[in-house]
Amino acid sequence: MTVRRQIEQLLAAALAAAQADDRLPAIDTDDLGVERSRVKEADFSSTLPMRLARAVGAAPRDIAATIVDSIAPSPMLAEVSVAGPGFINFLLADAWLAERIAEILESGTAFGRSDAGAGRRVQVEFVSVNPTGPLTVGHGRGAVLGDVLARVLDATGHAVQREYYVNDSGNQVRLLGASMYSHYAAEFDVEVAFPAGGYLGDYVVDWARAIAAEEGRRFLELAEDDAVDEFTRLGIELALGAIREHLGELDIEFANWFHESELHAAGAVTGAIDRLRDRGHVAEREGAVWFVHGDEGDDSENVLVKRTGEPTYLTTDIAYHRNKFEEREFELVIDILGADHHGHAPRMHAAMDALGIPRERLTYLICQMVHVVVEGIPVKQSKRAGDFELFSQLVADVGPDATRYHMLARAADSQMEFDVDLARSQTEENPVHKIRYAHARIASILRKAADQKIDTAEADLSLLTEAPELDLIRTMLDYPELLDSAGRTLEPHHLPHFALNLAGQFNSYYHVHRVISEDKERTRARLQLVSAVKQVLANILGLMGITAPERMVREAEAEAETGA
RNA sequence: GCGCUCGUAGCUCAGCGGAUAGAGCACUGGUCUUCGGAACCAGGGGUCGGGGGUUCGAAUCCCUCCGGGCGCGCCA
Repeated sequence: MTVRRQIEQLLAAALAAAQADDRLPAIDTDDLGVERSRVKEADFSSTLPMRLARAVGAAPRDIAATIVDSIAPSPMLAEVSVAGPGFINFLLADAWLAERIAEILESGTAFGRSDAGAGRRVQVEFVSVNPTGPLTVGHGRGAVLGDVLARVLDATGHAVQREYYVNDSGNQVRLLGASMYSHYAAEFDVEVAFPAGGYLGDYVVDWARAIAAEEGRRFLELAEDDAVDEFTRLGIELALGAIREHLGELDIEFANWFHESELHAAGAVTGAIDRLRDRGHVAEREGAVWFVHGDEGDDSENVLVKRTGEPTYLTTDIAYHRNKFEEREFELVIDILGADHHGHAPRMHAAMDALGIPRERLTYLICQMVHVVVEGIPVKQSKRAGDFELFSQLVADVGPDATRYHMLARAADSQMEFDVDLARSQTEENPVHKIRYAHARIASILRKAADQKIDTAEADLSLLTEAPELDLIRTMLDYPELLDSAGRTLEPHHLPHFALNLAGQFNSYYHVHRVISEDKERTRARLQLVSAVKQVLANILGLMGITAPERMVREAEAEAETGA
């Protein structure tokens, strides 16, 4: 149980006691307003008295005093007081704090994890980039966000599935096929018109050439339509291969790759239209079939089936989501979308209503754009022009750890700048480096202790009395709370900030206080403290998918070693 | 024009109803040579885009204006 929960229980009991003997009127409150305190005199504060003031008809400070009188003594609390306009302040006891180290070490990798999600089936669908080319850095942001979100949900007790939706039908992939076919034919001096709006990236030429080299001119024997079919199939394969490979460099893997073509094959798309028609949400006019719903004013009608008889993207996506909820019975689905597709979310929510599926079960997280900055100059990204910044380039340049950290450190709904020079940096101006280095530093201290045959199994934790030591423990105890909140709000961007803060606190502590000293007893206690910090750093880095090294080797040293 | 979103320190960003608004970097001044100096300590720096409203209390909620981004296809 988190510390906050424990304090809430003490407070709830005190309120009930005060109400039982009529010192306070019986008023129901669902929120006790207990939060980490912003003032240094307290660890936790409750705003309950101020919340109650109006209903009770008394001054907040008086209510606070009444409640404080009823709070049962607890070994965890050093002091409970009334402060400011009517806060109840809770100060944790030093001895109690010190003892938490044992709990953290005992929990180990499980420290912070919870079963708050109660095994609920959740799907996180992310990336889902059209298989028409490699990932851009913008896609990469969604990839990291989705992956870490899945990790967070798993750590908070959900049954999580990661899924990639492959749009392997329709115009876009066919356009890729046609673009490749044109380049392919050119290899044999046969001119095939490049399609309007075709794909311009260099990779299209590369792929076409590779096929020409491997397969020869046999596709030229086919009718153009059939040849484009073949190239579409090959293009999808190549694109997915590249995407899979580049995600793999960040250890991002999907449990399921769901192909749009499966929906068509199973008749799920026409099934979805029938379903909407049954529920009175379909109209036919102008040769097209329309989805009619009450939302969005002017946008309350959308085409389901084009005049050509083909379903639109919206229609297959409705079928797809029906499959998620009705066939596969996910309780909650989280879709991560790029900002350029955010307009899709309200339509899908309208579709959920129309299908009779509660719209709260479908959450869209919108990922805003990423501006890559190199030497202070923004790198222009334009997929159309073919000179876009590739995600794989970025990862190759700054490494998976820095990529993950910096992508994660900003709230999804803010645009972000990715400073390549900072991310590349191997000094402590780079936050990722600082955190990983703190972990390695502790590992180094523990190695030294082991060399000196210091037994760390038993320690008198009450010897941890220095303010920075107790503050480190306080920070570590915030970790379960942080994780829980990240799981509820779906906002993993707090993780990197927490890790940076803990690493910074440790750095300050270790510079002032020697862990290994002549004082054997204190040494053992501090080694346990420092082990706990290492554990928490490892846990949070693991959650972000960032490596936690036992030692760090400078690039210069690494070169010297391999050179020698 | 309509919709979504962002506007907080010189820069990049947290905070999103509570008590003197925070971090990293940058800047200034110190400490100094390590249990890994790939530092640490201290300090300066903010009309929380402007205005109005709700509230005991607003960076946080509502309205409005200004500015940036993204959408508004029988594309996906």
